[in-house]
Amino acid sequence: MRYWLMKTEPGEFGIDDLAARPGQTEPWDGVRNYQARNMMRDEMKQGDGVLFYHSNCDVPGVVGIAEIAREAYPDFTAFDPDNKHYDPVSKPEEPRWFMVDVRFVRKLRRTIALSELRDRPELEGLALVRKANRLSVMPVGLGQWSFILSLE
DNA sequence: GCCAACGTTGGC
DNA sequence: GCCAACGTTGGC
Repeated sequence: MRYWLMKTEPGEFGIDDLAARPGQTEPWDGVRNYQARNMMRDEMKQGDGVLFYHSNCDVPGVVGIAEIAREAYPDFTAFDPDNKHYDPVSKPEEPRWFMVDVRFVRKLRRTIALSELRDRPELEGLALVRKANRLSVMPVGLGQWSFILSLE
């Protein structure tokens, strides 16, 4: 079992939206970055743990826990011209983009803010705290996972 | 294959 | 709203 951190903008889709979904699962669509795609497609396994992270908001930080509910399959939003993540290069017979489904596990009692995670020796090497990091999906070590949740 | 221009991300 | 960092695009 592995661990991940996935970013989302709460104005678009936040932890409360996930918790409110029927079955509390959601396709993680719209990833259009090759590094992130490769991790989703090649490495994420059902049951893996996910730190649910809110970006581009008042207090960016980890707000909840989810798990991988379904392993990678083609991101169908790339095929839809009306979708804002439409990519004409991605064809159903040869999909370029993939997504996984995530399932809600629980909300944290409080937001563990990015500002609290910076400059922690325990998190050295975590992509999230590297300067100007833009990866929306990243691996988290078990030690990092446990440390972050210990701050709750 | 280089690299300038451009668009996006995301913290502040 | 600003802007730095980074990825992508496209002309050459």
